[in-house]
Amino acid sequence: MEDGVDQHVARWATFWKDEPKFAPEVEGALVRMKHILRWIERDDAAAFARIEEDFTLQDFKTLHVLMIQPWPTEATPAQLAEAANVTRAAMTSRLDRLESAGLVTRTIDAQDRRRVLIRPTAAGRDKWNSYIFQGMARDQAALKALSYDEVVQLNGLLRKVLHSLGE
Amino acid sequence: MEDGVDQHVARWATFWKDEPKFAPEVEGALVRMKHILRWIERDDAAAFARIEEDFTLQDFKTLHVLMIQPWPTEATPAQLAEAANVTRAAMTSRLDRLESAGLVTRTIDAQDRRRVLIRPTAAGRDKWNSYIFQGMARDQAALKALSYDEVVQLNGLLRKVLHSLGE
DNA sequence: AGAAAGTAGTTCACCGTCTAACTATTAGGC
DNA sequence: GCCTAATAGTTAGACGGTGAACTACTTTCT
Repeated sequence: MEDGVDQHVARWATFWKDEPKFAPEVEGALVRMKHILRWIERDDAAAFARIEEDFTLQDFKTLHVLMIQPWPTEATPAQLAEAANVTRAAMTSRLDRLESAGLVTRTIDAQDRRRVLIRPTAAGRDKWNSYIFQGMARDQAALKALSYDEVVQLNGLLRKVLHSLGE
Repeated sequence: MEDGVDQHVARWATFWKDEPKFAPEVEGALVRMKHILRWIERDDAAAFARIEEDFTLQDFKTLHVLMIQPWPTEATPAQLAEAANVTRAAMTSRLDRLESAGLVTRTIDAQDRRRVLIRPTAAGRDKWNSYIFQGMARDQAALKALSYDEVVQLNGLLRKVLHSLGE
């Protein structure tokens, strides 16, 4: 079974047949990961585009990184920014949106009055619950080509990689 | 070997122990792919941040999607936009930059005068060549935890997934 | 205890991307 | 052969993100 990635990697291979710095399998794996995640991202975007409400995919992602925090479900803007891979400045405006929509609260930490603790409201939890399973269904659809054992195997390899990167 | 992803997935698992829609291994695999690609992205950004010249990571990526086109190395803005995962509008301004830097040329297609063909100049090819191997070295560093056989195995699984998504 | 350095969050100006027109060209239907 | 519909690229205005100040608070050093 060959795909478009194999084809362009094969082109490079003929071009650099004597180049030791070129590792076709590595390039292939990374390009494929990008394509898979892009596919899911587009699927998610399309799903949210169909929603009438004033609740965007970005809002969901912001809420999501909060909801996956360890119990008790709370976090500082800086932690959420790191988890969502945006700057703290960007997180400030994202949280403004969620707070004014009544989905999260901002509370000054009594122990350290510089810090702000973000917590989901009941409405925020409900909102997240009403979308999370759709998202998981899309994720599973993306990997439907693999058997359970294969997904476990894939996870084993990825875990190894991530571990070496120091998380 | 366990990582942070395992931990948050384990939290969910206790929360949804009776929820058939929740597939921990699928979530884990996708989250790990995101983390790996994010790590590389940051590494790349850090490498380009050290460069004095007026040549950005974004410029390199744009040039890259052109250079990996099949021979003859040429493409329309729309094809490049798709490959770079941005809109055609964004590609227009990216190409403006590259064109005025003398790295690519714009030529109207004689067969279909609506189309514009983008081609790298000699300077563009050189520029790409002077960065591509550094990028490949970073890619290999990212997967250094895996043996060659393991990377091949990883590729096999990803290829299967991508194939089912219809590329 | 007081000064200096460090940290958390926010604000601001700039830049890149997006959506939605708009222009130019080509393809299709009668 | 026209007139409509479709397509390629660009342009214009709005939006979200970034990096760099800035404010408030805390820790460290002497």
